[in-house]
Amino acid sequence: MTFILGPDGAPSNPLLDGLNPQQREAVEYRGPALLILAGAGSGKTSVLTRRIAGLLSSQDAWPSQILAITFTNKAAAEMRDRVESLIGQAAEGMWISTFHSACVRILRREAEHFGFTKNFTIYDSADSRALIKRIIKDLEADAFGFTVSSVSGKISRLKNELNDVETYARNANFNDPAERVFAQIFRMYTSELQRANAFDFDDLIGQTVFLFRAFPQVAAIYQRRFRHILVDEYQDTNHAQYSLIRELTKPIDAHVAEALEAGEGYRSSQREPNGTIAGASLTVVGDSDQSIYAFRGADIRNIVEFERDYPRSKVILLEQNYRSTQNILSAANAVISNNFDRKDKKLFTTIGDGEKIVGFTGYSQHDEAQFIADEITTLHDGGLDYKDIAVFYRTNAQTRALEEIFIRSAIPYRVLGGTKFYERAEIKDVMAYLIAVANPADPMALRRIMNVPKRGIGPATEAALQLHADKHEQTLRDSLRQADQLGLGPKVTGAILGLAGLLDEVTLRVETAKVADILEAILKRTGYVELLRASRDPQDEARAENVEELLAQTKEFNTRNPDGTLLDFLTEVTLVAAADDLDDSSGTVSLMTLHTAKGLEFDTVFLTGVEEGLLPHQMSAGEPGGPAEERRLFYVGITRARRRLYLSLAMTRAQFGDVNVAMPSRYLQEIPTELIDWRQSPGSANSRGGTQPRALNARRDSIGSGFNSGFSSGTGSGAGRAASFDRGGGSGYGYSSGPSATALARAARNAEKKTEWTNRVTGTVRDNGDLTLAVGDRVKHDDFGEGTVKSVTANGPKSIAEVQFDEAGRKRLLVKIAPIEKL
DNA sequence: TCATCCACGGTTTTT
DNA sequence: CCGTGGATGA
Repeated sequence: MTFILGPDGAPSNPLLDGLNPQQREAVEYRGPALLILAGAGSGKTSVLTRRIAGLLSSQDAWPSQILAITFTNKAAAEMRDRVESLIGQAAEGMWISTFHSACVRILRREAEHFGFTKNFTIYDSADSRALIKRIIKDLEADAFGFTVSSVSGKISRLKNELNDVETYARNANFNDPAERVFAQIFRMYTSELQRANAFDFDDLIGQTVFLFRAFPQVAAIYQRRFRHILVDEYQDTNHAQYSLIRELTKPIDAHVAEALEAGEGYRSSQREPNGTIAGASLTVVGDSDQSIYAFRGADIRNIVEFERDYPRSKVILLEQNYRSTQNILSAANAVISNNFDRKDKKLFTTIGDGEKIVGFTGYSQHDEAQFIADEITTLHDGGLDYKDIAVFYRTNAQTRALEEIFIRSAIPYRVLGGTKFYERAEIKDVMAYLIAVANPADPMALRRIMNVPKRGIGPATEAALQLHADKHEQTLRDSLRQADQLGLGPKVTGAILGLAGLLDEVTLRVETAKVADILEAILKRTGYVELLRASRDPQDEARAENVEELLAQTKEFNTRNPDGTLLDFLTEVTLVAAADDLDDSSGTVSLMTLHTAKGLEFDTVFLTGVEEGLLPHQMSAGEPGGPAEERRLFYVGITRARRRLYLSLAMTRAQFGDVNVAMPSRYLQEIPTELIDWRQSPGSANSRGGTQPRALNARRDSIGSGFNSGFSSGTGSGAGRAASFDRGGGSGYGYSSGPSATALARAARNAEKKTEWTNRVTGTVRDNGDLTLAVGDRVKHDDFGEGTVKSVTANGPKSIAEVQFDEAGRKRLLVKIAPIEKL
């Protein structure tokens, strides 16, 4: 480590350079437990990275004593690179990974302690749903109202709370037949997983905790090894993850420590005078305002109660934001301050106001997408790189309209997450071969490939094989080899034995061969690609290409990991996170959900679909804490933007094939009016024409009066309305440190505002009654001028006309509410 | 055993 | 609008 003189003449340490006092303290503090409350954009990643580098360079820790948990694999890889470049050398043995990856690593080593083997399969959601489906069918549990999604959701929730079948059965009310059936499903699901030598996503965490609790001497290996544990995004840990960290940071009992150190004479003892080994030092970083994973069991209490759980802990607040302009921050602050049960914190920046937030309301999601595309083109022409632009949305379904328009506008883009390559049927087929080869006990993979490509092995034959397996208490794979004992036809028997031979042959090479070689052998023996190529279904050509793309990926994996095994490959594929796809050098606009956006940042952000029902999402309305979590999601989206933020919505949104009228999100009016420059406000987009009060006809070019004034002016005499819009002068976004009474008053006021907002906007929607248009009709549109109807789809309220306007181009309009007149 | 057809239903967010 | 899944007929 080299020390140079800083500007103040004091010795300057590159690890601390450019840090504010709080950040410095977070890097340098040494103690048993540290909680860093880091607001959005406050440099927490940098702090965490430097803290690790500091632990290494000060020799407080060896690399192998560090376990850092990040939210994505990509974040893990970046953190590793940055630590290594900070200390100027490779840090071998350091574990930086996600919760799931770390647990897989532990489980692969220790699986044999409790009835699994190291080549276990990881069931993704689709696999576990398929298994649940079978079980529901077998038990005829649908008669009790159980569906795949209700069961998988319930099992997942139970596992996240660390309830195993036995615990559940003990507490269940067996007078309730539904509960009895559920216990049966849960039990069967658990035993099927065990029999298949498989874990589901939740098991990876839960079973690791179980392993540690059941085998203290195994836990002790990791408790002793990891002296410094660091967890990022702590606000999104669930109970199982919390417990895992709890287990890992426990001190080691004297007798366990003694057993552990016995026969290790060469190594100096780590034991305290009383014979125990002290618990590891724990650092967690989080921001309760960014907790957005309650639906998968994330528990905000983990961060709120940290000081209680770890008594001798230190808390550091990082409040200065280094990412965004003041306008963006003010909007974010104003929005989040409406969540009244939060710890107040003051985010500030010295960057300056920056540009105003741009608002836009499209007539449809296509109109919205077109605006975004046009804006991106303008920004790109102005010198902004595509890779610095991101488009966020609440649901994956929203990508369709965006993609359509982006393709037409020749904007290079990339969708993170979304429809995954690995979810395609042909890829799952080929992957099932790899899984079957890696884990011969797994019947799910085997069932999938039994008749792919077609071998004449149908459901009847499969059932006979399964029956044989159950009767002899062996795996399905074993039964395959004994197909000649089942008295099946010679053709089918031959096909089964052929498959068994193929799998057995390839399985022999699993330990030694490269993934790509294994896959190539399978493809060659099955002729899968050739069969696809020979098919007359035109889509099969694309499927063949996908399979070859997978082969290319295995080769790429082998180059990246020369020692990588088939198991490593399968693990990597199963545990990729949506954000892992982000490629900084790709030169494309990034499209992703708000959830995926967490932890990322972009120069320019488009936050789309800011509508009631979408953000907040319909589904969240009933859930306790739902709307508040949706608000945090909106907050997360806003705070990803460095310099430019666009908020957009559509007045109508097509869903499930029909068109619905959308209303602006309640969160929009929580942002002070003066921060948003409405290019087209909801008021001007939906309210014109003679049927509405004149005051609502705000012109789209009268920017200042666009939005809030647009809806607040035609209102009658709403009591308390003046108070509702009293958020000028900064009071709406400065953080009040007042007691909860004011917070409650604020919340009450908000509730009132929401109602008013809802009523207002519903009332402003134009209604053309039963106006019907025919191809060739001339129409006049308030914004687009005159045009000719080119096509009309459907009748009645859902009727959509495509109109070629003389000057504004071709537009699709919802006839019922578009501001049009028939000429 | 397999291919094709129609009816149905479902959609929040993710490892 | 889509894909899934059950039923039907060859």
